[in-house]
Amino acid sequence: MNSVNLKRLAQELNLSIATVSRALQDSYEVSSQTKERVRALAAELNYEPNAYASSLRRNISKTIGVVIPEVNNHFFSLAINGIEEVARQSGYHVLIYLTHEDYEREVAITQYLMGGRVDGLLISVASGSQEFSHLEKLYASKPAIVFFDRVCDAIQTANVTTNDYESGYLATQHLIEAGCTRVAHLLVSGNLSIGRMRMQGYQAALQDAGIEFDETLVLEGDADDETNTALITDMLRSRPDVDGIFASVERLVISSYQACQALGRAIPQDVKIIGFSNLGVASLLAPSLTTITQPAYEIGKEAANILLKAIEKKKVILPSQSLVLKSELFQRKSTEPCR
Amino acid sequence: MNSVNLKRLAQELNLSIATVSRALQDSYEVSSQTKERVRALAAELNYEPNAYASSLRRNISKTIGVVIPEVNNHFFSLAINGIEEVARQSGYHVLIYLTHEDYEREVAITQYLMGGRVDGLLISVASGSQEFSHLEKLYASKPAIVFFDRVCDAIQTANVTTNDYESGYLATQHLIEAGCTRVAHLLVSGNLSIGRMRMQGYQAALQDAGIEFDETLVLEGDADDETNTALITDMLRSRPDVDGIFASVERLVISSYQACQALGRAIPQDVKIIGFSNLGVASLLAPSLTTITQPAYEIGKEAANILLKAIEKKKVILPSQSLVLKSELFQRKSTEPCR
DNA sequence: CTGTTAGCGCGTTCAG
DNA sequence: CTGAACGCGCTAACAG
Repeated sequence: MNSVNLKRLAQELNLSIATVSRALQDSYEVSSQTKERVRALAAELNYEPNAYASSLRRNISKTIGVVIPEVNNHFFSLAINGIEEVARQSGYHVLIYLTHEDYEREVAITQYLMGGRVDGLLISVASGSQEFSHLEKLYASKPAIVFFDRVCDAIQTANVTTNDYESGYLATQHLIEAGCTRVAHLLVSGNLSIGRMRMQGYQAALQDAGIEFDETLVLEGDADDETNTALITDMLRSRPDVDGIFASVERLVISSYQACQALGRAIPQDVKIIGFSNLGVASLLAPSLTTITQPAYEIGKEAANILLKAIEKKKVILPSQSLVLKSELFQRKSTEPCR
Repeated sequence: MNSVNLKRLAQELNLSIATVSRALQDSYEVSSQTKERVRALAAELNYEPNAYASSLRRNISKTIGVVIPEVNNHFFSLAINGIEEVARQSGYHVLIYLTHEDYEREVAITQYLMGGRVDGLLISVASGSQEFSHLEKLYASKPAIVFFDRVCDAIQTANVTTNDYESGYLATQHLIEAGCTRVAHLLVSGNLSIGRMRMQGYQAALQDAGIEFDETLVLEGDADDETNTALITDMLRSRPDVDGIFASVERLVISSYQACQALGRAIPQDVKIIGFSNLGVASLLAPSLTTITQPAYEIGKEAANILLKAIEKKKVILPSQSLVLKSELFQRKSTEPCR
């Protein structure tokens, strides 16, 4: 352990521990002269307060936790970027936990988190979670919580989301306007808030265009990439009339591409694809792809802002503080557009 | 704060705090009967030990820190994935810090970290860091440190890297064999270990092929994407003879694509591109791109393994524990290959 | 097998 | 303005 602590400083300066502590906190009841002496020695010895002792005493950890399904996904990594930025500016530390879309892991993680390790939490729930008692228990244990992207309606707190219904509608409409009449929809999980909203947008757009909703064109791709690709391939094979695909997440966009290529269906001539993707890259390299891009970085920032404000002011977070940001259709300009 | 602590449990059970503590740690010197009583109540009241009190007392935080330039990059996000996996299995928590390639931030972060907040650190140094006294100071303050990918030779510890020299050689050779005679090289930063190694591989391959090294074909792209793209565009414009590009990082691959497109140079007919990329996606969507893929997930796992082993055994990490993993050339099979 | 005691390092009384 | 004393919640040494 780093043996340079308040005691050590106090001894070397012939001061009491209390005075040194106060001096370092710039308390008004310490002479500026001793403050200077203390600071000088602290800097010289590279004193850094023991975070755990401080946390224990003040019952504040200056730490927030981020619970997300995965980090290897541009949406979440951009969000983390925003979160870390805000946290750093306010002197907060960021603990990260990955659920891998697994309910069991989410439960285990929330259990840890009840030990007062964090002052607040930013959560995007796993697709495998259909039951939320673990989150309710966690919430009862007191930390401030803000959900982002994938929310949990069962808990009364703020959510930061995007206009998923609208995006689903626009994406589908985009394909229909491009001439598609048989549009498949690939979603991660039907029990995810975002999945339901996007799906509803999809259905509404079909209805408004006078196209009948066909349940067999909806696929849940919550497995690994290979399995998903196989599922999509099967579907495309049995339904040669499919001429458009609306993929709800980035991974399913890729799988769709692979499935089409495996079957020799040209993109975008035979099948047009549109999908959620925060991967500027994919859209740049794939001229035939139109993407819906979420403001992931901003989502992270806003969610962290709400959380930290509440923590600092010791206020309860209200559902009314929720925010809905806007996603954008992004289409590469330079070469052959999708439609 | 969560008021269910050992004291509370002890009171309700008419036991001493120490006994309760021991029971929960499954100490052999507690009757299985009382263990059961304790566990039952703990479960009922949802007791979770206060992590900070425990850390303070035992001087062990069960927390590691990860210091990386950015997370919005498939290499680092995959690495985090591996790190989190290993950490979770061993009951460790993961704090994350982003330097954004900025020296000042790296210094500030290392300063925090001296407060005993973490038992160990995994670091990939920022490209802006040319001076390492902050890391040396940190190292002196005691936590176990393992560097990965971007190492700091000034510190005697284990590094987990990939065969960068060889990769640089192979990548360059790949372009030469495909008929390129004027191969440009784009690197992030000359003061980064990986940058130097890859560059050396590049130079060796040129030499072995009897091609003279041309300094003006080497570009440092350590700025933002727009600036980098502009730099590359300028270079390509002034050097119309360039027929191959070896990009040292993913972002520079994208910038190269954009630069070529802006100038109307066909890929791969006019210019062939090869680059480091851990973005399965890009390679899948861009048939004309060959990538060098690093085993990012494994790097994260291995680095975390070395670190946690050392922490658990309270052993010093030796440079001899360093690991060099292998990157792979990845080329899309289905359609027109690069060469 | 269980209880008593003594700190970990820090921040906050309460005295002077 | 400064010091002495206490306790955050937990673990560990020492008794019994």
